Amino acid sequence: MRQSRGALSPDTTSSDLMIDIKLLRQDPVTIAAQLARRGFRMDADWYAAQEAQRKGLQTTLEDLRKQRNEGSRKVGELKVQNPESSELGHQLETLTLLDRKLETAELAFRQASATLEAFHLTLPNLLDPGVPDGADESANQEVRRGGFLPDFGFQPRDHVELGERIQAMDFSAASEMTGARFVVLKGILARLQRALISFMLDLHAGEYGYEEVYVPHLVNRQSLTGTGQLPKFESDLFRVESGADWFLIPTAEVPVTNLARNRVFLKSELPKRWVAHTPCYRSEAGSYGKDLKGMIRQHQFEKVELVQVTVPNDSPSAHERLVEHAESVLKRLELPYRVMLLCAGDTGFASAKTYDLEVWLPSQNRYREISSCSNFRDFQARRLNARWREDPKSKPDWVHTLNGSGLAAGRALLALLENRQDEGGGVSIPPCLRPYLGGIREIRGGSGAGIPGE
RNA sequence: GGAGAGAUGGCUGAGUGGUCGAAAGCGCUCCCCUGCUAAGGGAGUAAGGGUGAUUUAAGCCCUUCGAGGGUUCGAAUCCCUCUCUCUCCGCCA
Repeated sequence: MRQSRGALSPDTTSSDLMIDIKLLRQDPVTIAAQLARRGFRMDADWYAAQEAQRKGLQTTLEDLRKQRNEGSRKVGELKVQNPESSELGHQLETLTLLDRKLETAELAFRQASATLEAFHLTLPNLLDPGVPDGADESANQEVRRGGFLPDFGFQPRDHVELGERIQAMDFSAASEMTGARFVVLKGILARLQRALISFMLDLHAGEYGYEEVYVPHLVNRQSLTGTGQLPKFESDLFRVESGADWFLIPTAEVPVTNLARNRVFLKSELPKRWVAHTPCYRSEAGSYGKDLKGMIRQHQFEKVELVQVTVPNDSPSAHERLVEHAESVLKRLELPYRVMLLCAGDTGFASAKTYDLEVWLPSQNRYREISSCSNFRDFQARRLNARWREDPKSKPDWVHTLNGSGLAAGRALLALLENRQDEGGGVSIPPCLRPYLGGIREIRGGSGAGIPGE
């Protein structure tokens, strides 16, 4: 059995939840144990009691409604037979009384349902069995590495210094016109970022079969609830004051995955693969003091995002391939990186399993996240009411959704600068980007522009 | 921003207070006939939830006609609010 969607009916408590409601009702203890792996504490006893109460109220309510329906039908019949009969009068009195009871029952049921529904929305996804235990990022597992760490014969500069030396990266201008955590890129770096974006889009669309999509950068509450950013993480988002209840997207995942909302895909249409470039806006609330310097953590950054919709059986392999697609960008950019399997405690709210791609940053002497590739299984699909069916006759079931950055352009830019710099502050351009930059092979240090390739 | 029209099942489209979960057509499924890439006849065909049954039953019940609220014993049908779509005007990259 499937849940009804969204706010369609107040009589189902299953709307917008993430994990399988049947499973949860049937065996809250097991679910609680599973969620405990990611540090989420769920009171199974409390839940069972709430659910039992809700169910009782539902039964009562439905019974009263049945009585009401039958009574009303009888009124209709009596009216046709004899509008003056005393039986009709009695019947109406009885029903008025019944209506009062119904009102009470309805209220009680609604409250019980609302409590549970609000609770459901805060439950994170169940983890894939392959996700290792662990409380935080220190327990993440390295899967593999790629590329070679740069071996500088000099003291490498960080991207801020590199960018400012060539007058192509201006943080103070940005902070004056807006505030902290913004940047102005100029000249060759503005163009380099655009080149990165174009390269990534062309790669994914051209070689890996993704359909490029252009999507709204403002989305409504429902969309964000569908992908899991709401209701729990509203403080991470920018909400606009005017117009409807809109938010700036924190990632293209939101609008792109919502392409599947309320849809029933035929099996033959799947998998869906979409790629989109959008700016991303994040309030970064709670990150005060972290990564203050430079382009690592900004309120606005550019990202190319990959999204897939698959039939359930295909999602694990699709996930592996998705990681490879994102990874291939790093390979072609000739950047050193590693692939990490996130542990239970570090895996995101909506995800069942996540691989992070981390790029080497010489200025920090460590790897930093540049892509996060997740399999959400049916978690988002439930919230989005996104389904598929074998053929037009068969019963629809939830799709699986996946996404991953492919890649974050801002971080790719700074990784290029830092890893490919020379002693004079110049930066070599990897071959894959040269066609997008008029063929230049390097950015010359200390000047404002790149030099033509020889 | 102003004016108007609309939102019903997979689609088209009826339906202005009770027997409407909803006519009809299309599509689809099954069967029959025919017998050849045609036509005809019949039946079935919304979704979700609950209950039920000793393995996924039938039956029964509840809910759903854009969303939310109201009137009523009873609402697809009346009233209010909102959202969206379409047309016209204005403005605009």
